[in-house]
Amino acid sequence: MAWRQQAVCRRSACGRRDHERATVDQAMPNVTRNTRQRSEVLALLREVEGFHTAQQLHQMLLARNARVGLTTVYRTLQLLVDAGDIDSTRLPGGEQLYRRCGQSKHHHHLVCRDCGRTVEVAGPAVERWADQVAAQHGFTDVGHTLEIFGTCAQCSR
Amino acid sequence: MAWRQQAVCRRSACGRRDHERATVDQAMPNVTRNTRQRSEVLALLREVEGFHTAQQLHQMLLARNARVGLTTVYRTLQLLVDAGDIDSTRLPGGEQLYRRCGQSKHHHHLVCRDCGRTVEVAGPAVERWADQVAAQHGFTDVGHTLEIFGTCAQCSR
DNA sequence: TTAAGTGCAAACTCTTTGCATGCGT
DNA sequence: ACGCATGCAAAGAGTTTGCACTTAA
Repeated sequence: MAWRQQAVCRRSACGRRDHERATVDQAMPNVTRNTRQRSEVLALLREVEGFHTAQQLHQMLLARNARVGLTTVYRTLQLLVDAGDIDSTRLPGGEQLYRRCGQSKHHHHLVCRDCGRTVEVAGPAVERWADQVAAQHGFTDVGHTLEIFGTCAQCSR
Repeated sequence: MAWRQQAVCRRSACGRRDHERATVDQAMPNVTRNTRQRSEVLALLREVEGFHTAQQLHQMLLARNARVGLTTVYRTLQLLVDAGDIDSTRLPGGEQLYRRCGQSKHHHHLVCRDCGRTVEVAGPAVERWADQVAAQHGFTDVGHTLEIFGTCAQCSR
């Protein structure tokens, strides 16, 4: 069984450019062409809060009458992850989550199991600890995932 | 899209009983019946080191002429996870990993992206930090995942 | 005896890919 | 016009489920 080569929780460069110019013809970084579909995805990512799956984002696009194929959503998100422009993480359920960088700093997430509400939490100490532990064991090219799950106040009542 | 209800990284009770008696008829905890198949899975888990996917474990069982269905492997592993007798975690690739508890303490994992080599690391400070952060935000029933990925010394040369 | 356990096949979910068509540049 | 981008459909991977058969207790 192949262990997939995959960068995990890359420390996002997140060159967040002028987020004010939320026009459709905003350029997509590191990509040759700017199409309507990509602009739609970018526009959506700029508006939504927290993490969403590719499927969720696709549904939202359809709901706002933005005709974009699911395949394109996946492909665009992958491009953005590769470019370091969005964060991606994975739910214990196995679903991949994507999110626009809201902060230039690296951070982790506190996610409600029921409603998906996400709180961003910074854990600089954890970062250092993780890198240090990995280095101690001779590991290089280190990344990590840290997600905290629970039931938020709203959902638990 | 439903957010799956799933306990994450449960603090394992891991009542590790006499691991010496690696006989086939060893009892499975919290389960009514002890079948040949379950004994085979348990015996295998006692012998292998580190994390393996359900599929990998199934292949190993077949290799040792233990006729066990993949379905049964999945079901047995799930039972063991529910019973707290094995750890499970999820690879960024989305594959579920299962492992016999090697320590009674809660711990996390440093995994090589290339060869899958796993080093167990304890992070008591991280535990406390995670629980505390979640509590501060009103979250209950808190669990977390923390995996560190990198390229191990062997694979990087 | 009888209910839990098994295993095959099929269903399911999420994701990726092949390929003909569409559309920036 | 050229070639990347799109999107449908189909393939894949991993996991779960329905259901008839088997078997431990």
